[in-house]
Order: sequence, then structure tokens, then C-alpha cells
Amino acid sequence: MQDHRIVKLSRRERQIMNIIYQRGRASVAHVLSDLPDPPTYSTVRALLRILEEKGHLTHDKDGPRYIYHPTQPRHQAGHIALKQIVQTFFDKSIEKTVAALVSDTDV
Amino acid sequence: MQDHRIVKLSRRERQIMNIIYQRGRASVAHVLSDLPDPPTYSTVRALLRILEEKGHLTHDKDGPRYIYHPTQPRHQAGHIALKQIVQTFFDKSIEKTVAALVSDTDV
DNA sequence: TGTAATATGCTAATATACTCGCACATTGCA
DNA sequence: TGCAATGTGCGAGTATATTAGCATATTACA
Repeated sequence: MQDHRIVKLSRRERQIMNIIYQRGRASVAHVLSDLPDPPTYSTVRALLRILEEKGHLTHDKDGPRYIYHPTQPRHQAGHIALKQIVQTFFDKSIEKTVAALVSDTDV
Repeated sequence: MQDHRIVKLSRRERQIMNIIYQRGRASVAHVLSDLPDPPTYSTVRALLRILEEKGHLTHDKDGPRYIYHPTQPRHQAGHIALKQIVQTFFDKSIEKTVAALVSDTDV
């Protein structure tokens, strides 16, 4: 479990981190276009800035614009997220989790 | 994906839902004892009330006290949470997710 | 039965998240 | 080179989440 940073994110912060993890890296415009109930460009920039201050993101420049990417590697964040779910919903059993994962029938 | 209710939760709300899903059902005292950086009893009750208003929880009485439990079945919530993770961290690939799940080596 | 312990019902203050607008810089091209 | 398009920096308002306190009911048992 070790690093609980990600669990402390707020709703919007979480949405944004998910988008960036899914894409690998993203510009403000990318994030904005993927956000549900999208706010303004300004708002997204503000949130990205905050996430960077908190250490979840970094950016580098692609010509005139910022490209953000996670500081914590994708696979590592994925692992942590998985562990959380195994613990919360599947009695800490990897078997049960795999079973649920494979059986696509319900839900 | 279907039901995005759970993704809309705030930080504390999420923590509480996780605790209750993990336990199956829980009293105020249970939740309080499991919360990190625990607030006061009053606070927990307020949050539980809100979660109930939003439709995530119900309660029934065990003698003098309320016992809360999720309205959405555990396995269903687990499925949804899993799908989210598969999509965000593992390129929508169940194989990759299972692989990560089984290889306990890193993180 | 009287009292300490433990519940809930409300109400309201404080902190944090979320939002946006305005000013200014840079880019690309007519 | 001048202007429209697209960036960022920053400051501040609004909404929501988080917190706690006080009044009151119920329980358990000396």
C-alpha cells in the first residue's frame, strides 16, 4: 500500500489524473476535452497547477504549450489502485478479483 | 460503466464507502475507528447522513444504534471499480490487469 | 429509580475545492 | 510586421465538503 497520495485526491483532481494516466500525457486542451461536465480552460489550468504543486504531475513544453504527465509511473499507480480494490471489494482475495475480472457477464 | 455515482464521491465520502464495503455493514463507531485522521463522532454521523441522502447508504436499527450498509451490492460496485481501473491503467486489457494482479513482486 | 454512557437530530462555522476573468506572452501567417 | 489564435500567470469569488457543538432520547445497571 505504501503510498496513499492518490487516495487523497479530490473529485476533479482524480478525474484529471485518470485522464492523464489513460492518455499517458496530455495538454490542457486534451484534459478539457475528456472531462465530464467540463469547466473552462482556466479552471483546468488551475487544477493542473495544483496537481503539479502537490507533486502528482510534471510538465514539459511542446512548443508553446505544456504537456503534463504523471510523476508516479502508470504501472505502479495501477498496482496500488488494484490492491485497494482487492481489499475493499474482494476480501483481499486475488482469486476472487481475477474471477470477477474474467466473468464479464454481469454488472 | 453505466452507474457513475460512486465516482462522484468526495474524499471523505469515498473513505467511508470503502470502509463500509469492506465490512459489509458498519455502525458510526465502526466507521470512526477505521477512518484515517479520524474526525469527531458528530462529523462521521453528518457524512453518513449525507451519503444516505444521496442514496449510497441505508441504515437499519440494531437496538439503539444505526447500522449502515451500501445500497449498491458489493460485487456490482467491485465490478464497476475494476472496469475503471482496467480502462485507466491497463489499456482496457483484462489480460494486462490479471498479469499485474498476479505478479505481486513490484509496487 | 437515578445516573453515566452512548445514541440521534439539528444547526452552523470553517476549510477546501472549484470556478472564472483579466492581463500579458508567444506563435503562425496574411 | 501586424493581428488573430492560443498559450500562461495570477488573483479572487462561489460552491461544496468537512467539521463540530448543543439539545435531547434511550440504554444498562448500581
